[in-house]
Amino acid sequence: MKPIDWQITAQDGEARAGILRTRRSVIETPVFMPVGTQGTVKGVRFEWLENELDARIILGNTYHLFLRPGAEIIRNLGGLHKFSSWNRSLLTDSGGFQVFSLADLRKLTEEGVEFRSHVDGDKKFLSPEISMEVQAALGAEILMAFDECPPGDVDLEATRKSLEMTARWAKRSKERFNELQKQRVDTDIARGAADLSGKQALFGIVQGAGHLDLRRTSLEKTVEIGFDGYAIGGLSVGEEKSVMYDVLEFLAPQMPKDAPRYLMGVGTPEDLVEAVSRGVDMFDCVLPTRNGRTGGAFTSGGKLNIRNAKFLTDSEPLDPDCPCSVCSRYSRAYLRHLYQTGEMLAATLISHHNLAFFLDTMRKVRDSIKLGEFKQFRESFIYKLREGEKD
RNA sequence: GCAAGGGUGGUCGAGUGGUUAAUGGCACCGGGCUGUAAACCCGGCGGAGUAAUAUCCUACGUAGGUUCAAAUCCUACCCCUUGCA
Repeated sequence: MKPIDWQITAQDGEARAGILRTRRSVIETPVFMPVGTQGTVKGVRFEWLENELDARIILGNTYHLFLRPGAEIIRNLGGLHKFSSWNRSLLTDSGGFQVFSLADLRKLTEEGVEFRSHVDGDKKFLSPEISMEVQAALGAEILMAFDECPPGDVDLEATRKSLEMTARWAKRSKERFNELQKQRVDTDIARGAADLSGKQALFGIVQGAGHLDLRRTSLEKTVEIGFDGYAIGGLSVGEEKSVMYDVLEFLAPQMPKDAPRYLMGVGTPEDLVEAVSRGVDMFDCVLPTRNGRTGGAFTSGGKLNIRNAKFLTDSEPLDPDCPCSVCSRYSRAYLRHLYQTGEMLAATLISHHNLAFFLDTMRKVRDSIKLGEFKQFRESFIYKLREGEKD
């Protein structure tokens, strides 16, 4: 029995539409996965994600859950699904990105990474093996290999070294993962737990920053190990925007056709559409919820900042073209008022709308691919974003 | 009426002779946020002027005064707070 199943159902240019099945949900791709770092999509209740937004898969994070409340606690409470009550699919990030973003608190060796916990300064250690163990305990449907993600502007030699380490870590991730899957199935059968009876899937991560030849090398090494899906890491980490598009254009067509391609940590609505057009199937990004919390709304007419004084008397919804429950009920003036007065509902409502907009955009992307009209969709979508931001 | 304390920029509040258009907080205005150390961070915030400087104007209750120089010292007046009558 395969851990996940993914089939292409339609293709339009490089853009693919497909169906990803895990034992917990059916996920149409291209898909945007809301980020739920600490077992929660910040500010948004699962009820909304399930019912109105219809998110089929969200993320969790190894590093954060490892620190608090700890893998053992979650394992003993029945895994992250049961602990959090999220019964649809989960993808857990390996903690690799934190290795990069918490750079000043870490010590990197071949064996793994020694961190100072950002929570209490305590010394912690994370390695490919530990990441796999934590992710197995969390119980997501899709796990990520433990990688190292260098900043976008490092030189060729440093990038090569980093990618080689990522490849060695990927191999170790896979080996430990395989052992854990064997144990997992054994204990699950012994427990008679039908809902936990499936194996997990593991995705490998391609690094190499903006260097195309290094990207190719990294891809080859990753494919050689063999994974259930392939992720592109290390983009949108400070490099020029065009670098990302160039890497995708170069890399995606060389990636295995029959496995999902996941662009990690991206992006803006425009990025999503552009990446789909280059052959990417899966995305995650903190932007809708992070910006939502800080007053930034994404709309079909571009970005807007609800703090701006011009919205004081604006009775329009955030996005007049958006069917979400926030836009059908609340005005910009009211949302601005909530934000200015420090009401937590502002963060919740704008995050909700942003996710609705992202997920709705992906729905339209999929539909247009199925209809063979993706090119037209992309053009008019980008045009509307730009037009809206002119004033 | 007497006594004491006090009146500073949108607001609260520092500052007691020059380096003060005046610390800081808040409010306000704007920008940023891409595998979440983020309900956060950065910048602006008297007026005019400049691409930015320069420069000019107005300002620490009001009116005078002392001084090369005053939010800061002196005088008078107005107002506020507290206490005593």
